[in-house]
Amino acid sequence: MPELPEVEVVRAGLEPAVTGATVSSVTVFDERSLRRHNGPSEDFSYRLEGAGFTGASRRGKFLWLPMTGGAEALVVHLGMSGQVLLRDRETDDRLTRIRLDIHHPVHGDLRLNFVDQRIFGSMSINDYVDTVDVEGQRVPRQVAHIARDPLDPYFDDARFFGQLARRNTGIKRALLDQGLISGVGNIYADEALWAAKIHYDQPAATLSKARAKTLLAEVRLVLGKALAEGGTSFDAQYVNVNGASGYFSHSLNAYGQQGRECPRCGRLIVRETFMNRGSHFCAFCQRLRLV
DNA sequence: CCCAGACCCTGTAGGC
DNA sequence: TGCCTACAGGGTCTGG
Repeated sequence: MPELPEVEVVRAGLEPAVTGATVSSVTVFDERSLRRHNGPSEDFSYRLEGAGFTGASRRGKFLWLPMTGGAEALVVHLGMSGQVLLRDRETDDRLTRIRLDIHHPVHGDLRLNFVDQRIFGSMSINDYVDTVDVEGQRVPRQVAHIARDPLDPYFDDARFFGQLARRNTGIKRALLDQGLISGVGNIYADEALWAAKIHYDQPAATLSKARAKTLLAEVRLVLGKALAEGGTSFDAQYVNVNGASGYFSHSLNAYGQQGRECPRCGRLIVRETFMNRGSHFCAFCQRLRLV
């Protein structure tokens, strides 16, 4: 998916519609979208129907709607192709895997369609655990192993640098490790590495503290900028809750730009396969540095 | 523990 | 037109 900016756009779009709303009915069209729910689909529906939502929260690429009573939340992960579309009660969407009809005291009858082509995403009902680093803060159990994202005020920069210094793996692999830093995916990893002039396979531990700081700053910059532009969409697959696309694809410097000129030096951006994905970079600006 | 790779899925685009 | 391949923004599990 959807990386941090796109998930945040969805969260922000859902918040006013779900806060204070109650669930009228649940329809599960494809049980595979409940892979991460601990129990059968009947259990999922039973827990939701009649329950209310009290808000919309996020950590990294995980999204959840806290439920009334405070003991459970509806956890949503969009995977590679998931969407949550906010509709009226008459609207259906192709590839809807789960449908939630809800009622909001102000906005009336609404429908949430969880659409997911590849079914890497999921919905589930989850209980909470305390966070290990901030007293009084809880997250759904399923999210507990996910690190804070770099826009989270409690993100610990020093701890992140310390962990990088102990990793021998390539820096991009580390950036994509959601247990280290969350919310960064393939697009924004490539963009931040391009901006910081770092090769994707540079061993994390060989980065100087200064370059690591630059990289984290660029990660924050690119995530923030994408968020301001409503996220990145190349097609109708990545949209906000109203089905509209973001504009950040116009601002990409490296991702998907193979064969085009590097905006900094004019040489061609190349694409290499890495981790079953593409890595896009400028081989001149972003060179492996031997230590 | 760390690390690399395989795997989970479907739909679409492009080459032949 | 149809067939085939490559490709897609993620997470998790396993074996070394």
